[in-house]
Amino acid sequence: MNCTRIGLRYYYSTSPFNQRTLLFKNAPKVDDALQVFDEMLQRQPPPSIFQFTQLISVIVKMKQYSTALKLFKQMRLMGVPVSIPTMNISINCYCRLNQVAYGFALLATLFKQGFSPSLATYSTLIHGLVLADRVFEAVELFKKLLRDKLCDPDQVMYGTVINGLCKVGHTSKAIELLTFMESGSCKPCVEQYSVVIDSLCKDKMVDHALELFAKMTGKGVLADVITYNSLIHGLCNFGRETEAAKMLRNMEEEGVSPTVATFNILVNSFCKQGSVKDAELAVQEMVRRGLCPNVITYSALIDGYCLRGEIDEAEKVLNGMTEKDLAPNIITYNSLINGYCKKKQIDKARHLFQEIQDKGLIPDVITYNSMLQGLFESGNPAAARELFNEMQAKGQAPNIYTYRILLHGMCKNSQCSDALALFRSVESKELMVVTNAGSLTWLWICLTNFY
DNA sequence: CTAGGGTTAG
Repeated sequence: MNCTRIGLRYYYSTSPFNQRTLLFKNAPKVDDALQVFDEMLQRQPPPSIFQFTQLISVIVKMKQYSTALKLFKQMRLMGVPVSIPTMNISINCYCRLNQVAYGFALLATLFKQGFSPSLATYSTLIHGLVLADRVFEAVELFKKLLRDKLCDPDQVMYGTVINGLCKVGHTSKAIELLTFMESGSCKPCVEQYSVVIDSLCKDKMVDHALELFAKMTGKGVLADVITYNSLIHGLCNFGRETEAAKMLRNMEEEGVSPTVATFNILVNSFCKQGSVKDAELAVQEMVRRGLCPNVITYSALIDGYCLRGEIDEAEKVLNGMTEKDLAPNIITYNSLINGYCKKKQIDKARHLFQEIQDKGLIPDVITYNSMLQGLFESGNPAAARELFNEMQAKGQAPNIYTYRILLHGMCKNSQCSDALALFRSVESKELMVVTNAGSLTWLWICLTNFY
């Protein structure tokens, strides 16, 4: 696919230009959409704001939020008028870029220009606060909107708040809000139920999730693939594979087809059980059904092989995905790096660690944790401590596992006084506030065992 | 199918 073809399709197609043209038909790249944008800017008379918005929403769906914002800026400079939808998309972009403050700044601009925010504007901002882990403020904003009667919340807005509550572990509060919806005129639909069902599964309350699922379907709300995915995931996670299989059959009987995500849940579950062969069969089945394995599929397989110590097989999968033009990401590589470290192949781990950075990937705290453990276990505490400094210099905050690895490594290498000093510094950083009592106890046990 | 919400990997 090249840009010209999209451009031509845009100019000469008799059917109206739409998202699917750009998004799905020819799987074009962002550059193609940008080319269309440039052509649109040069057209006389200029296309409507509607058409610009359509195109930019394609770019947003490709998760190119900064690009989308740049295009809006360019449009403004070219004198294309703004509208509530364009403002909403911009606010959403800022929120996705973790800059919810800019989102609120845009809300102020919007008021100044005499626009009235829509429900979508407010829902986007509430979601932005949730994305920024500011759920308390999200709930406060929602309450303020209700209190001041600034809007009449719809299912999406309720759902956004319910999701926020679930995200911070307040599933029971989320259930209260869901029940409130049931009692009112804005009845919950499958999205709101699914959020809570998923949260219950993650809270290890799979039976409660199943009960809510039964209640939902009892009210005539049909489960969709995401509802089923959450339940299958929950059942698999707690060793209830037979029920998961039953759920899978049930969903197909209901006419809901499994997606890549559904199969990925199965692939991952097989891998965690150590039966990568079954995982491979699941991948074959998804391909047979015309579904295309994605980065998550291959990463799960790689991790599965690494867990079994079959690094060669993991490397084969990595090569296979690269051949299919799928770019491995940091999660993919973390499995391999961890696999090398666990097999005491620290040189291979270090090499890969360097290689991915040369490719422009940013190691995260999990990468560093694997490397640190590998370095200690290969008898190189000095390199480990150097890497610990490096990770902080590069802005990767150590977590409780990092400290656990360091304390353990130092103690084992007769550096107990250093370990104690490190522990004191952890204490002074008040890391315990963000950890839990269990981890803190572990630190003490680790120290007292070796001191 | 011009704007906002829910599922999958380390």
